[in-house]
Amino acid sequence: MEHVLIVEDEPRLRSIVRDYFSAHALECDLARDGEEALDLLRDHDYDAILLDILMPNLDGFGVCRAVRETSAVPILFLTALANEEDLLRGYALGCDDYVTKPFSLAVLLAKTQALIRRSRGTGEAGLLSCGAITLNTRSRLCASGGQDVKLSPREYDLLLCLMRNRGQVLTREQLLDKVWGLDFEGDGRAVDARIRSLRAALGKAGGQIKTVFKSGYRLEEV
Amino acid sequence: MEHVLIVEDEPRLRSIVRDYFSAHALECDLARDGEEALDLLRDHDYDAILLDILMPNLDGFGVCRAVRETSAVPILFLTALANEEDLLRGYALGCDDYVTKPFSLAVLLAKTQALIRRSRGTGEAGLLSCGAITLNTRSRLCASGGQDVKLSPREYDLLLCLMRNRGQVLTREQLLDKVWGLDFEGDGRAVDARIRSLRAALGKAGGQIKTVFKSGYRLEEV
DNA sequence: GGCGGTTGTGTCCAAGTTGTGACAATAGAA
DNA sequence: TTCTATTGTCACAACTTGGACACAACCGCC
Repeated sequence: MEHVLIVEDEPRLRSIVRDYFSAHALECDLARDGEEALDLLRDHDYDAILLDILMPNLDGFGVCRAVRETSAVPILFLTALANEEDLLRGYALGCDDYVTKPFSLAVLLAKTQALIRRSRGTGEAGLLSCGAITLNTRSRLCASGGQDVKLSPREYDLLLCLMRNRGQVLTREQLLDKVWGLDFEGDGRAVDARIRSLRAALGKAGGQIKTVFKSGYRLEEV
Repeated sequence: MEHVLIVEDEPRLRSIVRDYFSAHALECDLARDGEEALDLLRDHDYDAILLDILMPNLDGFGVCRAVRETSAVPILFLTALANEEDLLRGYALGCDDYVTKPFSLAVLLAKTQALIRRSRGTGEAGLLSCGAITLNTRSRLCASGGQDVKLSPREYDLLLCLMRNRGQVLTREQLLDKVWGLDFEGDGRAVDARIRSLRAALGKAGGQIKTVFKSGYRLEEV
C-alpha cells in the first residue's frame, strides 16, 4: 500500500485528508509542523509528501529544501498563498505540484496518485522506458531495442527496480532488500550473477547497466 | 535539449508559448489539432506534451488516451475548462498536470520542467555544486565545467567531503577521519596523492582545490 | 641565500573488487 | 516422477584502485 506523509498544522484539515485518502487505499502519516515532518522522514520512506507552507517551527519551503538534499520523493504543496512568486519558489526548490486551499479532495487525491504513478516512472499505461529498454508492468514483458526479451522472474524484478530508480546508484544491499526481500540470507554476489544474466539478455542495451566500483549498479539512459 | 510538443488550436497562444519555451532551452514542435499531434507523435519522441482540450478533429482527451496506449510521456493539459469533472477525467486518462487559461508563462514553464525532471527520475535531489564543479550524490556522478568526469570511489568521497565543507580548511587528519575512516593506518601523504589525482580529473576546475601550507586543503568557489 | 620542512610527481605493486564459467541445489512444469 | 529452467555459490581470471616510496619542487623563516 502506498504511504503518504501529510504535513499540516490545522488538525481538522489533516484528519479530513487522511480519512479520505485512507478510504482510497493510501496510508497516511500525519505531522503538525516541519520539524515533526523531518523526524518522521528520518525513519520512514514515503511515496509522496503533502506539505502545507505556513506552519510553525519550520515552514513548507524549509522542509522541501531539507528533503531535497537527499531524496527525490514527490512533494505537493498545500497552500493558501496562490501568488505566482511563491509558486515559482516552490518549483525552484524542487516541488512537483501545488494545490491552493480550499481544494477538492477528489482533485487532491487525483494529483497525488498521478505523482506517485509518475515517480514510479509509469504513465497510466504501465509502461516504463529507459533508453532502448521498455518494460510493461502490466504484462511483465520486456523489450530491448524493439525486440522482445525473455526475462526470468528475478531478472524482471531486478530490472524493474533499476528502472524505478534510474540514474541512481543502488548498492547490492539495497537491491537485495528491495528485490530479494529483507530475509534473504546469501551474499551480495548473487546480485552480480543476476546482473550478468540481465546484461546478456538485454543484448546491446545491457550496456545501460553500469557498474559503479565499490558501490553498486546504476541504470543509465545512454 | 529537451523536446516538447505543443498541441493548441489558437495560433497566437501557440507561438507565444513556443517563443517563451525556446528562450528557456526547450525545443518545441507545434500541432494545431489532435490528429496533427498524433502524426507528429508517430515519428518523434518528446519529453513532454502540452495539450489543449477543446480542439477540432480530435480533442485533448482523445489524444491523451491514444498516447497512453503506447507511451508514458508526461502530459500537461492546457484548458479553459476548470471544472472538477473535466479535471478528474484528465487524471483518470493518465495526464500529469493541468493549467487553466489564462496562465502565467513562468508557471507553465516551471510545471513543464518539473514534469520532465520527474519523468527522468532524477529530480532536483542530491545536487551539490561549487564553482564549476557539480556533484550528484544519488548517481555519484561528477561534472566539471559541464563535462562529465570519471572519479574513483575515494576521489568521489574526498571531493564530497570538500564540497560539504567548502571554503574551510580541512587538515589531513580531518580528511583521513571523514573519508578514509577512523581506522586508517597509513600516513597523511595518502591524502596528497588523492588530491593530486582529483585535481587532474577535474581539469581546469582542479584549481578550486587550494593547498593551505602547513594546514591542509580548502575548496573554493573560484 | 640557505636550510629544514612541506608538498607535488612518477612509478610500482599488493589488496580488493568485479566479471566469468562451471556446477549443484532448488523450484516449477509436464 | 522426470525434465527443465532458474538461481545461488564457488573458484579463478581480469581489472581497478590507491597507498608507499623516492625524488623533485616549493615554501617560509632565519
